[in-house]
Amino acid sequence: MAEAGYLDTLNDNQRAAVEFGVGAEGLPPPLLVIAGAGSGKTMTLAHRVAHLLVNGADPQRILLMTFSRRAATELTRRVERITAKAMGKGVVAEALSWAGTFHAIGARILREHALSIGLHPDFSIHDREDSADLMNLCRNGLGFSSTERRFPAKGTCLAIYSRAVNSGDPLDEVLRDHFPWCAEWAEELKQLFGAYVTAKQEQNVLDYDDLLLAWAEVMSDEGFAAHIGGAWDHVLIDEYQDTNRLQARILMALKPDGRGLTVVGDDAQSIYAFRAATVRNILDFPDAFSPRADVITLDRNYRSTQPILEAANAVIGLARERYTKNLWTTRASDARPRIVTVATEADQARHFVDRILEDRETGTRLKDQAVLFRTSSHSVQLEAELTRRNVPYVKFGGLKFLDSAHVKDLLAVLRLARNPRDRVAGFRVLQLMPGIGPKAAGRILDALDLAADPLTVLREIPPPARAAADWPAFVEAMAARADWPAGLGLARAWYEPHLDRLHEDAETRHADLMQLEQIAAGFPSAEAFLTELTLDPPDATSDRAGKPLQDEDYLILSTIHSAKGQEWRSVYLLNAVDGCIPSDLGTGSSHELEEERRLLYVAMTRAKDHLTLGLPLRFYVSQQGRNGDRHVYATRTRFIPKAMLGRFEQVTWSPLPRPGATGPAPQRIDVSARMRQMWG
DNA sequence: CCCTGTGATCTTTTT
DNA sequence: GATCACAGGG
Repeated sequence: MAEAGYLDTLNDNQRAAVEFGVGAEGLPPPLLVIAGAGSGKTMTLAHRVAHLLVNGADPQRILLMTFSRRAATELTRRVERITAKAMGKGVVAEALSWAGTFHAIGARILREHALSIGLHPDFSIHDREDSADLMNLCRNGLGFSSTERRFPAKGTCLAIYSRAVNSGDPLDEVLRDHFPWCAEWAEELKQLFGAYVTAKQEQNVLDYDDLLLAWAEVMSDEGFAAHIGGAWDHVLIDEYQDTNRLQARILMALKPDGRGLTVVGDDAQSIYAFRAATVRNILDFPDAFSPRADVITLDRNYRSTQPILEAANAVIGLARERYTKNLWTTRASDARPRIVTVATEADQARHFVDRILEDRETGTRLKDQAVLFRTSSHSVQLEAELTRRNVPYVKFGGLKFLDSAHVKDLLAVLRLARNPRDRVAGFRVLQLMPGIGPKAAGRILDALDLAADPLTVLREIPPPARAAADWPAFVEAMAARADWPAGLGLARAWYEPHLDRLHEDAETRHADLMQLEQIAAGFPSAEAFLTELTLDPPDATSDRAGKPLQDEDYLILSTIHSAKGQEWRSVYLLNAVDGCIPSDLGTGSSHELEEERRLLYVAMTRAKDHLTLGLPLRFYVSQQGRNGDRHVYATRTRFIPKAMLGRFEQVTWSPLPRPGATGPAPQRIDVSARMRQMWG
């Protein structure tokens, strides 16, 4: 199809990646695309998919795996547009139905084949907190919560387990390399993990790791591998640098000869090693096949100006190992990225907000600006300043809607109704009722375990005397499981009195639950709702809960991790100091340190026109245990050494001195307006 | 057996 | 600042 005008906007390398092996006899050979930041990666991937479709590929036989639901949606949207342009009609977006994260696709496949692989098709999926709670039940059951020396906390146990599963490394190695302070507990941990796995199976529950692990296990059977892998002609993976060994194992089993396989990634942006992601996946990809897979590199950056790119290149240039070349651009500019030195975090917040509002006045919408940070909590001062000055914002990363206790409570009611063997949900729900503690809850759940008909058990079992009043409403809520979405309303009706009793700020929490019900209404079943919510949780929190934000202008706040794949005209980075980036928790090994460096690189390469790094000198630290809260003096991040400063414009900012004034400077006021109002 | 108060400990990033 | 283990009153 030489006349394919829809490919005209691509540069030579992009075009090569799009056309590679398409239209030739049989499926295309395996391809690795190394796509630097801002090199048009998504566009290239979308064009490749569209090109496949234009050349006759069946959209139902294409598997797209991306790092988030959002990325998948964006990709299919673009494919739709390109195919519409090329063929006069678009593929219907639903036709590209196999698009999502590894975990979501895994869940779908496991449910589909559940009966033939020894799973119950109704299995519930535990998120990280649920998994940690179950781990804790096992931990208590084995008596590890009252050991002489303190046993690792539930979250740590889960992290160790997860790491071992995802990396495929033996426990001893995982402990030695990543959790050396837990090494003394190797035997107990092995025992604990055994119990944890048994508990999950008894309770008909899968955790995140199981979605990959069970999938990989299924794929190790030749018959299933051929059957499942044969369902797709083309498999395309985005952000391949952030996949782990387990995911690579699945991929290789899906397409053993690599035909039809395309992976895209950038080792310089690998920032998920803590999730056992390994750059080895991307580096070893070509040699996994014979003949060797082809590699195409996209190194032209279309996003950032020359000075921003030069600074980012300088940062990544000091990395221990690198495989990709420097990016280049033709976007000239005089504006170097700025490093702003301020006295305190509060000054940093004030200065950033000043600048952001000034830019908005000159036409840069808030939505085109973003403030990034290493750790969710770094933004508290900024959020306070934004709220004080009435600037709307949406925050990505960190705590989520679903992590709040009241949302988890309500969802647990739903989960327990569907799966009475789910003890984590059970303990959570039952103990909401006054008069029911761990013992009574355990007794009730034991009875449910043995029962053929859980509802009869609930109706007939004598509840503890103090809980008798709440009991009938609870049974009704559990009985409504078949009604969807009305059952959720009943569950909420039962829960709300407890919410009022347990929480001071019940008002805002009620609003959250209403919002949850709204979201739920869009799903065909409770099962679909719960699965979707754990696998693709809404990832933003905003200062105005529940308001539709579509047409409003708002500022983006985001962790660097959640900013992956995004871009803004103007980017601000909070706390470019040692201890924040690199995080002082991430300086243990040189591996971790290198990952922190890449994080800074990712943050910097999000910026199109303007980049500002904040450098507060005086730092208020809480949480420092024995010394109490105190000020410490920070130094510039080690990733920007003195010799690199020439690439930045250095400024110092302090609030206007106000002789005699105490406290923060007053806000601007409009005297004329006030005078008019006197009469109006 | 349930609930509440107290002292000790740990604190990232996400599917 | 939150979570967890444990002690003691109801």
